[in-house]
Amino acid sequence: MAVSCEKLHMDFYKRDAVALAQALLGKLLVTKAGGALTAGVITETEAYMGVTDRACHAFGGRRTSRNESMYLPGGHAYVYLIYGMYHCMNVTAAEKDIPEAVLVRGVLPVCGIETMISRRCMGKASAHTMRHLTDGPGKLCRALSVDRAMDAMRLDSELIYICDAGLRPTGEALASERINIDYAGEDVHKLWRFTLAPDDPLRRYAAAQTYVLP
DNA sequence: GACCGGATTGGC
DNA sequence: CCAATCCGGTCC
Repeated sequence: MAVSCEKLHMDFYKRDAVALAQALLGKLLVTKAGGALTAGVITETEAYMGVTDRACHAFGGRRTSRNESMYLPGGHAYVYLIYGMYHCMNVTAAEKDIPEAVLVRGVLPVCGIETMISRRCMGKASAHTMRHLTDGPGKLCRALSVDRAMDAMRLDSELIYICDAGLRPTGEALASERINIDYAGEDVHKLWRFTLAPDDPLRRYAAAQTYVLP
């Protein structure tokens, strides 16, 4: 039985990043880079809460060529290069000029898995690589071919979009501290990292479906 | 113009 | 544990 999906409407993103980060769990992130369709169910996110959040690239109203897309209305991609070799993909939240965003930290691969393997590890697919194919922000961008070319794109575009597959987490999202933001002072302790519970039945179910994508 | 460091990853 | 690798941001 195939699951039919529809792109999230731009209104879906008109909420603060903490609320959006939780709402995105279980949604499908889809790209069609180079003609190859790849998709994953979002399982881990982090919220970055704009000008007052020391961990946020827009803290204090910083606005530069790199983070300009954070100021777009909710429902756009904010993609940046990190450590000179990886990309991180964010979903903008809230309204235009409110620079809040949600970092996608992990997805469960569900479509185009062979493509992801070839992009991630030159074709070699050990049990280890399968297990860690898309379980980090840099890894999932590599697997889905998300890079600066997709920065500022609407998330109902042809090349990149997020859709609702009717998958609903059974329990509440697990909340914890955000990772690798030691420079953020007190804000390190904000519980703005959200994870789909490891034992949530949604994981098994989602992996077993076939998806009809828009 | 120089210098610094990162919302990461994988290999040693 | 640490190197890779390269902009962008900051401060001369």
